[in-house]
Amino acid sequence: MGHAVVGIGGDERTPLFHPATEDIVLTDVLHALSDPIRLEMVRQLDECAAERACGTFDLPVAKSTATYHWRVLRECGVVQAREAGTRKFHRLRRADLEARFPGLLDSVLAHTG
Amino acid sequence: MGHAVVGIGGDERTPLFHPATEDIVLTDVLHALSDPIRLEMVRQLDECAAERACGTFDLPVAKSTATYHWRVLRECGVVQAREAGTRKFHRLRRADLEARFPGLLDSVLAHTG
DNA sequence: GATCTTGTACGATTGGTGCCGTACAACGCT
DNA sequence: AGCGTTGTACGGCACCAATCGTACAAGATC
Repeated sequence: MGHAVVGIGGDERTPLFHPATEDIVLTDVLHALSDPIRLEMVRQLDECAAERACGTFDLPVAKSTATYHWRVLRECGVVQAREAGTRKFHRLRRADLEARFPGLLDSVLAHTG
Repeated sequence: MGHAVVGIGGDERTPLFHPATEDIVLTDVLHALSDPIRLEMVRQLDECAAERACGTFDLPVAKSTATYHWRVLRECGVVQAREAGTRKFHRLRRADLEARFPGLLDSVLAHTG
């Protein structure tokens, strides 16, 4: 601290928007999960059970494309993001999704393939 | 008979494509249900329990747009269509969806709003 | 047969989506 | 300080998705 890196664009570190549990919208979640790449991301996140850094995923798209998909998943309430240094960790919002749409995530993830 | 109206494009009455149960694709179903209009269609279909004609639905879109949405729902395996004279009846493929993605449809329809 | 009803086909339009490369910021490490 | 790593921002691009109006086909009805 000290030299106050207050940022370039105005705000220092936009605190990463996450919808509150009660604000998660069903059609938004369905849309997020309807993309094969994003569904694969969610599947891989589900497997590791805990949180996991972006870079550790095996995905068939460019970095910038992955960033885009993570944002979609975050902004609709499917994943929670946490910044740690230069890395960003994600975890599935299992409990929140279960509270709002009981059984949905399980039924989606149950189907392998 | 007679003047042989064999069709303009070639085939007289394309028999309405429906995917087999085992060919229903998860991301396609999620995509179909992620549109608010189509989700409303499915909801209204679910309420009546049996099959129902296109025209009896209360939807905020033009006729031709509704036709488009019914086709999306049909081609991805969510609804079954049956032509009867000038009308077309639809029913939810509950059993098929339940067989392929257990719990999915219920968890989606459970959420009213 | 004439007309009404029900739904489709088609073309046009508008906006969103997925994708990439490049440039860059922020932090970690040596 | 300088370099490597990790992820973002932005511009661009091609394609898809949702919408509509109009025109039309196939039955139903009078």
